[in-house]
Amino acid sequence: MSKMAEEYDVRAIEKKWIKRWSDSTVFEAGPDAKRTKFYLTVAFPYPSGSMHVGHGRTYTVPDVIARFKRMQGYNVLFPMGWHVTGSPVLGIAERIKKKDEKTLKIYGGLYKVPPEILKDFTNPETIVRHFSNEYHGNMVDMGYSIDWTREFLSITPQYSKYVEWQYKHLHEQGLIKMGEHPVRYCPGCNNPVGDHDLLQGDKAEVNDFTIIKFRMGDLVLPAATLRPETIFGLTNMWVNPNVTYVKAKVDGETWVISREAAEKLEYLNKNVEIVGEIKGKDLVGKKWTDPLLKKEIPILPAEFVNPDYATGIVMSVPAHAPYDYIALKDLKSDLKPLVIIGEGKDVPAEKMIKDMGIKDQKDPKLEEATAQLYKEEHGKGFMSKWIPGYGGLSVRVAREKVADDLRKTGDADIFYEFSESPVVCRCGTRCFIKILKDQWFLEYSDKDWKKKTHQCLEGMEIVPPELKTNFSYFIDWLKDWACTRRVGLGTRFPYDNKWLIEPLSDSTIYMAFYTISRHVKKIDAAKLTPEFYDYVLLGKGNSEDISKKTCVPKQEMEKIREEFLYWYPLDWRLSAKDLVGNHLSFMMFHHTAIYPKEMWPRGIVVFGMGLLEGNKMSSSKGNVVLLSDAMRDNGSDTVRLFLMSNAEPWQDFDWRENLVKNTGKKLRQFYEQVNAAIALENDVPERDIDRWLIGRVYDAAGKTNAALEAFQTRKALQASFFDLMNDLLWYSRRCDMRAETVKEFSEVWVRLMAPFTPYTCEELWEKLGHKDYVSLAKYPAADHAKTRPEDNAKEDLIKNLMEDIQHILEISKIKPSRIYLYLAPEWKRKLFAQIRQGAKIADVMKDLEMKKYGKEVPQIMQKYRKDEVPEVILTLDDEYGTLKEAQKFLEKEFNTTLEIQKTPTEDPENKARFAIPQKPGIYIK
RNA sequence: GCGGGGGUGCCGGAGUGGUCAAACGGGUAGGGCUUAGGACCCUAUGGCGCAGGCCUUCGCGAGUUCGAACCUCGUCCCCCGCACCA
Repeated sequence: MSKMAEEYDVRAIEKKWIKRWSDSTVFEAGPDAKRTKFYLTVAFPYPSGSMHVGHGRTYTVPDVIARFKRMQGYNVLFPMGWHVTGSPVLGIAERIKKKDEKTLKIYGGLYKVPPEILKDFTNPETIVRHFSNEYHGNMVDMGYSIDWTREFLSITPQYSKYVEWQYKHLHEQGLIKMGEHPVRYCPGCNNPVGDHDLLQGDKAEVNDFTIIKFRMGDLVLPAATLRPETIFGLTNMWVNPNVTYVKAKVDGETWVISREAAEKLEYLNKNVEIVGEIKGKDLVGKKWTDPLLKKEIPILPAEFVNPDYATGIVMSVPAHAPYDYIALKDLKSDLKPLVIIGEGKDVPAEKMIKDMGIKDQKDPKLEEATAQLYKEEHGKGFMSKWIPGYGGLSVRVAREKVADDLRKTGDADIFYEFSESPVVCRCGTRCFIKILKDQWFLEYSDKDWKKKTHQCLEGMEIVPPELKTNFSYFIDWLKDWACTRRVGLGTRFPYDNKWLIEPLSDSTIYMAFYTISRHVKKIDAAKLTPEFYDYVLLGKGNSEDISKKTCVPKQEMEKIREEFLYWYPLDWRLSAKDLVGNHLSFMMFHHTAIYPKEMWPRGIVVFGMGLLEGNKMSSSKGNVVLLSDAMRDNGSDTVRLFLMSNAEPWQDFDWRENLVKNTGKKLRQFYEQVNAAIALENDVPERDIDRWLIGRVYDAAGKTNAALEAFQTRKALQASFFDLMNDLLWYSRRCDMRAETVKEFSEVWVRLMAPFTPYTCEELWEKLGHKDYVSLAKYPAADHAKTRPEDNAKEDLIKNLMEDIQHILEISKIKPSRIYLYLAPEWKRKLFAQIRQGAKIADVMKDLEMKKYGKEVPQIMQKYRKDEVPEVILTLDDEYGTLKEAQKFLEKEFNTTLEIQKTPTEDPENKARFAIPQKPGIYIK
């Protein structure tokens, strides 16, 4: 059954090469002074569930690049680790404990975790350990050329010691400080909550209101506003007459606020004690003094005032707030709106209401009017000239200044409130905004640190390049980052043990750890003191002293130091788009703080997202295809090939079942074509078409190299896979295949494809008679000696000619009995060459020979400009020879006979005059 | 609002000044092969045409140019991110 051996048994091939690769050490990389190193990493996964094809793409890109670079002769390090620190798994474990149906469905159903394992998922660490094992298995099956000797979990004690070392340095440099910060907070979980931990209100933003304190005797009435500058246009205050307000002692003052506001203030670190109640309707009519102009401001009733929004006391600025204007009008109040922005005579709110045709307080268009006016005034407005101290300032500036000035005199404060409510945690508890007091921060706001980070970015290559401005923006935008958490898995914060280092903050410079992890893993964590890391990573101190202190042998330490120096800095960091503003920016920040300039990372590649049949992939919605299922149904190489050819890495890719299936068919064809080439035996002499085919494969090699250097996997495959597939197809249609040609073609082709479909290519490489791994074979480069433009010109001549004949046959509906071809005469070839060189009509006409064609020359020159004539102009004999060689083929294709005439002897319809170089005149009988 | 990206044929998506009615892939239709189907191969897929041609197309409008999908300006629309979270 020799035929069976040629069948494309994907599973058997994969199994065979997984074993061979893992039995050898092909992908393990150690320092080698003779070879140039190439070090790339991809964001290590947070394994809280199974891998889907989106993850498959993320990890296949670096593998393709690693394989490409390895074949180019670089010493490539491609490591992998597991980011298991963080809190999401705690929630998952909690929900599994509670037997939450949705969670059980995802883990038991979608991820197919067997019941006997699932029952232990009440322990968060079990979850991450289970899935990091599963990830590892999937990655091996995908054929990733990872150096597994460096694998680690982010809770590995040796790694924790590394994180501690990093934080010690940051602390010494004064880059971490204790402070306060408002966070979205769940009283039920007693912890800050992130977006994905919310049941409701995930779109709510944190607004910072200015509280302005109005006074009456000892009482303070704190009105909350987003537009403090409008205090100058204040006519009255609003309270809800149906609400019972409270009197509360707030940091020594007695405030009149809503009951809800009192509770919120506690979270905002105010000392709050409720001392009495006061009905809204009893507040109405009372007059309060404003702190700036010392004017008496009356309180009016308004039912639209929501006690659960900020303080429950609202400022009324009828000239600039449509709501206030209309409410005042409804009350038939005699208070007059006071314009404080611009110099116009119109009252802006009034005008807006009229223009939009708003009739009463319930009109939904009021919302729009408010937003529009806010936008206009905030964007372009200037304070009216009459306002003392603030007149003429832009609204933007005045807003800040009013708030600052009032805060300085103790007449204003800040109040944080959600822009939408309610905000509800996954545990069902309503969230508040809390100011954390003894929170630790990474001071990304530090000017010098930002400056250094910008320098780091300047020196880096970003793919795609347009994202560089985005990074720059993020570096400026990053404020201090709360880097400690109360719960989760992770490393204890060295300066305050009740805190853990927050998971984004513990994985900023882990790329350096990979370079030494295979040694460090074997050392007892207790010995890994800061001195140890100072020596191996920064070269501080001497190995002998530190060896005595840490009990790590001197030689061992020196070896580790050398390995770090060999690999670092990192050449490329690959990661998904959503990490630009955090992980990737943090990486730059922390490298500049810890490592000297020459160790800063050199490049970043940012990935797009994944779609499934046109819709966004989402594990929680079950809208994913698991990578293991995809591999089982299609084979790993097909999955890889599809993911790499569907889109460039930074673009969104779309997993479509029918396209994946078609990719599988194409790959099978590749396998069969190469097999057929191997089996072919003959001694056909070399022809132009053979030189053409070989030229094509080397041309593709050039394009593929260039594309992969720029991480363009799709473009690379366009050249090395789809185009070459079509070229081979054309070749086989065009002539009898020559064994030597197709073998040479295959030798190059298989190596070109090896980074993309390594299993298939290893198998074919072996069949081609090689004893070494294709994974380590030399990657083909462009070969200009083999890609000769005239070979292309000759083949294009045939292709174009066929199209022309085809076209004529269709239009004329002639059944051909004979086709005549007339070649362009020498003078036209000469003319084309002159046009190509940029000659003008006058130049050409100087030539006596050309002058003979005085009518035609200008016509041709008008029609064909410099860039429109072919690069290569064949001689009359070459063109004739090419057509002669293709004659049999053309006669077969059109099922007729062919007459090729250098000089027209039989031309009844005068078609020869149409002939131009590489485009013969055609007459069909 | 701020920042980034984008609008191309039935669809996805190349193309960034002339060789563009527009690569490649998909879909559809016709044909070949086959007992049949699948696989594979060929052809067609904006309109017209009296032979390789002409006309109209690359969100919309204007401009630069001998010449624009590609450059400039304006305009409309769409997508993504905006944090204490991996």
